[in-house]
Amino acid sequence: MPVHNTEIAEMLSRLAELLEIQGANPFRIRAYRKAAQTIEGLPHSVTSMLADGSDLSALPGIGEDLAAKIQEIVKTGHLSLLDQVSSQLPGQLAELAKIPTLGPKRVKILYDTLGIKDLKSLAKAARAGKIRELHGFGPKTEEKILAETDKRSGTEQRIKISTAEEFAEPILDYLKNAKGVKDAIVAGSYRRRKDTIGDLDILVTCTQAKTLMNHFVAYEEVETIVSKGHTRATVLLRSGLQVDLRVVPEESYGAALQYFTGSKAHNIAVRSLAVKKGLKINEYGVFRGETRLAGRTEKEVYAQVGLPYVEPELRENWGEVEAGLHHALPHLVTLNEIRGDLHVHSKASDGHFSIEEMALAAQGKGYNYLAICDHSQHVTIAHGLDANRLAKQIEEIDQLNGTLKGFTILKGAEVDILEDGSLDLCDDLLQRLDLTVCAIHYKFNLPRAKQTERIIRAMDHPSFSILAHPTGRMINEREPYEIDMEQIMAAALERGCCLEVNAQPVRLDLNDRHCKMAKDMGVKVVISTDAHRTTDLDFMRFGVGQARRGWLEPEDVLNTLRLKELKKLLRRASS
DNA sequence: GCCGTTTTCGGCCCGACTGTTTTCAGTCG
Repeated sequence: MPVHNTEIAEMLSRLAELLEIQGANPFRIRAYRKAAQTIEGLPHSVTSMLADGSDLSALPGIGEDLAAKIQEIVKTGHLSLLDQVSSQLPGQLAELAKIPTLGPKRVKILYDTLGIKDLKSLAKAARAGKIRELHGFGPKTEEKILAETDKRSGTEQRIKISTAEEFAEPILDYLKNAKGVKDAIVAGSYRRRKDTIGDLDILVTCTQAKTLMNHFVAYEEVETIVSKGHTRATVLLRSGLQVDLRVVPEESYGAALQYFTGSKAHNIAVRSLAVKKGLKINEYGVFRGETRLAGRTEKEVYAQVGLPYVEPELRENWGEVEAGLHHALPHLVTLNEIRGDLHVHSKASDGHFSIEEMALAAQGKGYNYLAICDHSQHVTIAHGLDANRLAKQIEEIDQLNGTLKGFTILKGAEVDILEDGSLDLCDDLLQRLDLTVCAIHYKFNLPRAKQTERIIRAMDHPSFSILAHPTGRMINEREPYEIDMEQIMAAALERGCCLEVNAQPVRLDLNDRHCKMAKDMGVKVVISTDAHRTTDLDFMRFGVGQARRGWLEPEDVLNTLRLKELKKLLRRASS
């Protein structure tokens, strides 16, 4: 049973959490966390790396000790140190530390003095008024704990980036209308275009900070004011979304933007560079002693530590700092470079617009081509097309193409990959298509090896062009099905197939990690919206965001190509 | 626990806010 990278990362993170409660050396804890992050971001499975004889201690932040611990996990599925620490501390303590106002130190105190070891005993002690009596705690802390344990059932989760946009844009407008406000921008994971957002970090330059703070907390959707100072305030909206506002002087805007955009890991890496140069970076600027050297723009902040400007999407400490030092940062693909959408639906299956309406909308966006890919027959619920209906659609598209100028509708289909790996349409019809996007829509719970084999077998078919939404995940709704992505990418590379970055905000599948894996392995991707209505074509920006987070450049993305070159690559085996 | 064109030992990012203090620890980002 191969151990997956996420499992290794989870064990190391868990160990870090428990050690933190035990009061272990914070730098040792950081080392475990960093290692977990490194493992999670690897393009290859550690299991296979070890099988190939790779030296794990060559990885950044992993030395002999951690290499041995990781090896132990791969070999035995266990980490003896984690087992040992877990036996000393109840496992749920780590969960308690995630409650706001409670951190490792206070969890330890609660456990040592009151024997609190889970959410239930915590709530009980709070209700009995026991917590306020503890040294370092007080009535306010107790109230907060109680409020938190009460609402804990409504498990808060990260929201989709598209949802975050719906909240962020109106707040920005509201803040920009306040007196004295110059710049206002959402930083944090929102600016990094992560697929999900935990909270909104808004940064403002303003001449009247105090007035602005009052204006901010008076926003109509604010339900709770968590904290409010002169330069920083935190509120909760009615929806439960947390919004942080920070005000900085104009001359510090770049430094503050760099800092608040994160990620935390990226910032630590950048600040470490600064320390080596005898500099200090904080949200107000770059300093040598008392002297401020930079801070107005992000570019000048990076320049001080010898880095070129780093695009926000890259700031995850996935190697961008090292790449920057070697002038090897990627030239990320942009929305403007996308020339067409290769996966949209029409009324014929579960879309809401005619082929012509979808084509005109795509043309209106400046695209040169659009692939109509309605479902195949197996997806009855979506009114999937059988051979006869698809044949008619092909004729319809040929006719429409005769009327369009400077724009081409490509004939495609979203073909179901059946359980045995065969495709859901007959060969002679498949051959008449310009491309296929092939996908799994049922039997999600096959064992990992079987599911992987199913997809690779489908790729063996000469008409297989693109693997659509490769993992099937739906953010906050459905877990990805079990597959071996590395094997699938290797198979795609061999056969000249490519993988889709489905830009539906609920999917974003491939995700950022997988995009990076595709980049590292040399697998081409397409970014498609899977649009079911004309307005869905705008989802492209979310897909491009994930591609950028995965270091993808225009040459990695097939739908940046002109039609002629694109067609050549899509027709892989028959050429 | 990791790491080294200053170092194999002694560093490891940095500041704001809160609640609790009576000068600061803990948490958070």
